[in-house]
Amino acid sequence: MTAIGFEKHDHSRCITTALSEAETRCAEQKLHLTPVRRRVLEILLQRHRAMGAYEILDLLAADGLGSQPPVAYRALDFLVQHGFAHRIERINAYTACAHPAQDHVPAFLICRGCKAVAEAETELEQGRLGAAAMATGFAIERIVVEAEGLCPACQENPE
Amino acid sequence: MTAIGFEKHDHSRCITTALSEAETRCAEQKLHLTPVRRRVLEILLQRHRAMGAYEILDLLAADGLGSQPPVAYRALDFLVQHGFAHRIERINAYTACAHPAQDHVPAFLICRGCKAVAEAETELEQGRLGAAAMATGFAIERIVVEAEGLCPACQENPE
DNA sequence: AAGCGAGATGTTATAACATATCAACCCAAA
DNA sequence: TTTGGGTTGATATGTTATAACATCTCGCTT
Repeated sequence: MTAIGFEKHDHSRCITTALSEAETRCAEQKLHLTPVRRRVLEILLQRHRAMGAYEILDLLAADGLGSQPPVAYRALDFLVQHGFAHRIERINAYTACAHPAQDHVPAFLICRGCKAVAEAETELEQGRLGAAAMATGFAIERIVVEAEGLCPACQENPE
Repeated sequence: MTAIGFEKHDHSRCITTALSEAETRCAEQKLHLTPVRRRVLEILLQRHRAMGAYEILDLLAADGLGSQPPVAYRALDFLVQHGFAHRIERINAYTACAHPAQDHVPAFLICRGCKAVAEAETELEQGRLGAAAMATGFAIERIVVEAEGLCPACQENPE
């Protein structure tokens, strides 16, 4: 089970690029990409799928970078807060952002087999949801769009 | 904090109606709307907001209808499975379905203040999410659309 | 009527996910 | 050099969810 956004690509390069872009952006915005935070982002980029906080924590611990839940959650909060990662509500997991830099409402395709995640973007806010919000005076602050199903690999190869 | 889908209505009547419709449908489809399941649905209809499983469990226990987590979770699973209720992923909670009967992809407006929930429907599946799924061969099984924010009442009246 | 099986529930234990709290540390600005 | 914000370390606890197994109920069959 590999599925990387469901397609092949030069992954080690994409990790390096993403990491150095993150560093650049943190420098610009005076954010601290500390060792723990950097390592968590690297882990997410390497695996390139949704990972639970405790799964990440185990890997951190193996590196001697903290072994208690708050360490992982704080790093994840930072990454999510600043758009380097997203939280996948449906499965209580986290994944690296595929389009950092620009502000967006992400939409996910989540494979329930291998936890691979593809990130699209939505034009939402129009549509009935936005209309319903308008009509009732509801102030939308955040939108979650997540589709769960099976990626091509897992359709062929159910475990 | 009352906000019932954010608007006023004759609530005791809407509970009765929804319950008897559920009974009718269960009879038709040979589903067992047992005391626990019926009571959970009634609780969700009464409160008319998203409720956690343990909150529901407390009310069940007060009625002598079971006091351990699986009792609540099983009843909720039944209700969700058969379209009488929805799970709100964003806040790990459950709410009665506002449009039972018809099959639909629900979209929610969730007030982070009072947990009131309004249910709209989406035309989704088209849009970029469906397109992305198509393009990659991903088979969508379920879609979650949830907007979090503040309802009109909580905007005026932040606690 | 006795026995069987399916579905529902009861019960215990534990897994999995998340946060509160406070102390220690680092480093840069006053 | 003191002060204060931000980060990390550490302990404890809170919250949500499920595994596993026992029991009950009721309709069906023999």
